[in-house]
Amino acid sequence: MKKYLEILKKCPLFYQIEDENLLRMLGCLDAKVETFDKKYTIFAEGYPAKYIGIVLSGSVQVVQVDYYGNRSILSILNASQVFAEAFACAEVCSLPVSVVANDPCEVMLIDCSHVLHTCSNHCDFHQQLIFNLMKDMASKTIMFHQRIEVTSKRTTREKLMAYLALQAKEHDSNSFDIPFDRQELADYLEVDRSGLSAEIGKMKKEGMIETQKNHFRLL
Amino acid sequence: MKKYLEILKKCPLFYQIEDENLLRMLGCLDAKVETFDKKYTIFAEGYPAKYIGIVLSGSVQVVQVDYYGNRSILSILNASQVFAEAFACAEVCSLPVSVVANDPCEVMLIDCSHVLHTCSNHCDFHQQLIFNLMKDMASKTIMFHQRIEVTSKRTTREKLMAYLALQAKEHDSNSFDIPFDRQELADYLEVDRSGLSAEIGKMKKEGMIETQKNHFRLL
DNA sequence: CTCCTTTTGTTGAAAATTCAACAGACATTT
DNA sequence: AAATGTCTGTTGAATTTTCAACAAAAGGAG
Repeated sequence: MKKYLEILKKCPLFYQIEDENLLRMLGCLDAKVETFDKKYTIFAEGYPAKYIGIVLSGSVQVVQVDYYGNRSILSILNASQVFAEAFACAEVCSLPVSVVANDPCEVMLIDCSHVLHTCSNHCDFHQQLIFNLMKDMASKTIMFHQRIEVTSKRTTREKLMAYLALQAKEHDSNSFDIPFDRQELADYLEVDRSGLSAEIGKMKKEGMIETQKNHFRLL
Repeated sequence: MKKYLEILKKCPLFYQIEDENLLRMLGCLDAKVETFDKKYTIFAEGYPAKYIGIVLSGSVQVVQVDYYGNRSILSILNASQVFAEAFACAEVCSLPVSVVANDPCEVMLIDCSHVLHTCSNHCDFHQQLIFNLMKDMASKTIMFHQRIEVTSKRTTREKLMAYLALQAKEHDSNSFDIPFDRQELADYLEVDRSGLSAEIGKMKKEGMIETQKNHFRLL
């Protein structure tokens, strides 16, 4: 586990837990590391949620696919970020989302029953872990609200602008890469891909933005 | 506080906390009770999040209003349910939502700094509170996913059907009341009100549903 | 009961999205 | 270098939503 220490130290779950305690805790939690190819489904919709995931390298997508096959992308998570924590903590018997490898990636899996049910009174680190989990879910909720702010707009152009404005704010720059190709961006914004392409074209002509591939610049 | 005990015992924040401990804790947390008229804005978008709210009587709406005045309703919360917990816990300096009284209502407000920063190592109930807060946020995240499942549909009819199907499941019956009038339902589903009315009319004619005011029946 | 306000249903026209199909650009593999 | 597959932009037609305006219905206050 030592090779992942630098990544794990940045993980919000382990905030304010010392290195040696962190390593001991991982043993106590029976943490496992697994490797996945790009596009591999790490957790599948409909299955029970048992594990909390932590991205160690690469990135993952959290997606919802409905009855007709329409995909919604809910989030992209990079190294040291956590996924499926809410479902694991709520102990749901059917995941409402899938988690898919966005690149070849390594993931740490922690059986959530160890987090919720074991030794919760004995171990000090454990209390800190619960606290960190709560903080993490709070910030995830805020991420959700940002996404809703974007997707609640009624037109493709408004959604795109809301998204780009948010990205610009996060990158603290008018020039940035987005983590999506066109189809993925459409599935994040919940619009039609071809309509999105057309809209991007129009906005370029109107001098609102410049793009090349994943790179966007607001003007 | 005693008069609210029965409501508070059902509140997920106080799960597995004994009555006398609960009352003592409320003192320790400096909990206050306030009363609001219908439509009063309890928390306003843009202000710092300081308090966790608990509905004691009546109900509240959590809403997002964008630059152009378009309203999105995110959730309706009834007695013993919690609101603004995620923003309080994340200590955001600008609330991304407003909370509005849906009826005349009583609300308990708890300064979240008391929850997060004080006596977290001394008091046993406090550890339970943090744990409950984590559980509560996990279940809120699941509610969010349900809403996304509804609003990610592309047509008014699909959104409405997805919503009604979910309600039927929750009520365990094909016949139920919804907590919205038509405008509010439109703002929850993120569609146009007049289009929604028209769609409901069509679905009645096609024999898919029956309605009278807030009451719906799936056929 | 009557007046007044709010809510709901209806309509038609304008605007936007979706859908399917295709062609060019690009990257990768053989 | 050729072949293959994926991604992107473009188009036009069909569908759907939005918008504004109005009328009918329901509810509340006096």
